[in-house]
Amino acid sequence: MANVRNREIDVSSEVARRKLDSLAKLDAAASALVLSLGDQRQKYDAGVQILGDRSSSCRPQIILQGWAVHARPLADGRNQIIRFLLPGDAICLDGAEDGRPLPSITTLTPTITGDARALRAALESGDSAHASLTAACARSAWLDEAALLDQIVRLGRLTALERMAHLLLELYSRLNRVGLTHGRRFSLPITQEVLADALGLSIVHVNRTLQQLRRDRLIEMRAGYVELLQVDTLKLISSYHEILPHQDGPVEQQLGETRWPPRRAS
Amino acid sequence: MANVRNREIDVSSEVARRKLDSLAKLDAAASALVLSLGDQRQKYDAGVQILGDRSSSCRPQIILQGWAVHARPLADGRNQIIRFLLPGDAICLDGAEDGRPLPSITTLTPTITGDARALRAALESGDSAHASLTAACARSAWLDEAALLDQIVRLGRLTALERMAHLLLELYSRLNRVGLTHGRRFSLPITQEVLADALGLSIVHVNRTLQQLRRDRLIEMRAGYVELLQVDTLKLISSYHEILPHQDGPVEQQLGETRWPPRRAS
DNA sequence: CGTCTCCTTGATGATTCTCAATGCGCGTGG
DNA sequence: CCACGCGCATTGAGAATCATCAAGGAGACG
Repeated sequence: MANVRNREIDVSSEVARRKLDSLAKLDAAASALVLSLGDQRQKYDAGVQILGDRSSSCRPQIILQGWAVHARPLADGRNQIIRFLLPGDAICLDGAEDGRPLPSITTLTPTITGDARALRAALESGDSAHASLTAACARSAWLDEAALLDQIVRLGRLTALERMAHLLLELYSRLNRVGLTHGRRFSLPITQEVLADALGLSIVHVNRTLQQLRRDRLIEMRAGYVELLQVDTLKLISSYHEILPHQDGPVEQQLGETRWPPRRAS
Repeated sequence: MANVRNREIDVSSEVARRKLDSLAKLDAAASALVLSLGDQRQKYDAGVQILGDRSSSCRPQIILQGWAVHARPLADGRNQIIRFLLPGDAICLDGAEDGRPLPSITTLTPTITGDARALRAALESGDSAHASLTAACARSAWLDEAALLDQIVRLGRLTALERMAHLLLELYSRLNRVGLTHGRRFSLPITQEVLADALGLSIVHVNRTLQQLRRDRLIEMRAGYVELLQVDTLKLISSYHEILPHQDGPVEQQLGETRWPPRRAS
């Protein structure tokens, strides 16, 4: 763990490389390009809107550290989280020409992003030298879209308990792909209000739903961490199934983790 | 109306041309290419699964006539409709290589599709001669994605009444873009069960929600047709707003309509 | 130590679901 | 032509899920 902090710069962009490499084996040039994402970083505080509204800059970025959300607020205060943006996820990777409405993206934790203009240029060049990169990014886009479809099913046809289990499994799967899990444990640096906005539930009901999952010994949750105690049961009750398998089996070696906010020990 | 039947072949692919032309002015070559979609047609009965499961053929198609849905069935019989596929909408326009899971697409009415392989080839060629076509299809893809996001907000944060109003407005907008509306009226060739699966509600509650909209004189519904009596009020109560405007204002000239199934007069 | 945010709990009510039954229109076969 | 079945819309009653309101507690932080 000690040396992780020393090599933090490498580790951060390594997240993006892991994700893409798990989707399509990257060649050396592609790996180098992806790792260079960390060269030009941007830091954001927690709770900051980094895209949408007035800020028109749609520079492509990759999240290297921290959590963010794409959300849609309603006029009367209701808020729906469309999807979570985790380390390795892209923002505006496909260009936003003309009058395309920009998504409203807000950080949930302090966040670091890498500049993905070089990556976008490589993808748009159509150069066959970037074949592996193109394939990986195409698959990454599939994953993003499939997650949207999962979100629709979750909100439309699952009960509160099922929704929660389903979302936790999705987050686990996505974090596992970028090496941010420890066994069945992962950092969940979000409040119950955020979970409520993602799942279309009230805060109170999220609280009670989590209690039920803990009471049934399906998960354990404390200090901003979750552990999935019975993955199979969780998958069963939530009709969850993996979108795309890893190329080389589950990633287990851990990287640095998003540690925020400070949470009391239950 | 009489001459519409005579020119039905033209009228059908005209739907696709209208949609794309409303998104980006098509040049003559692009128009011709889009209109040629009607040259090779495929007919499907109502209630037929035309993609997903065993049928692996992912030939790109454009719906020329009829309604279909992209749905996700759960093991216990629950079913969530991801999105409606209306005339002018594309199926599998972006290729499905490798292990990408195919969407499960089922017709709701007798449906006619046109072969879009030539269209796909033109898009993938990257030839700048197809610039207007590429732009229009890109915008069409935005619309599709934006509709998914709208569906998420609908299911996550809107009440039953709001969901119904919101969906009717979306359908109106999409049908209007392809010229399949008559003033504020349009054909709604689907059962209340389909509406329920799209809105994440029970059939019974869909029925009562529609009754309330009718009682409040917001809509009129009979014989498979809807009329939106107060569009502004509907937009207000459902937080609806148009995704992308038409280039040349609302399309009013009508084309042929999907007329199915036979419905009793209230 | 006071305040703030977040989690937790109880009580109550609204929304929505489920179950069950009825009716209506339409096609089908006698 | 009519009886029947079938799919779909409708209605009522009761129950489950989930939301809302209100209050309290437990850290974190200045």
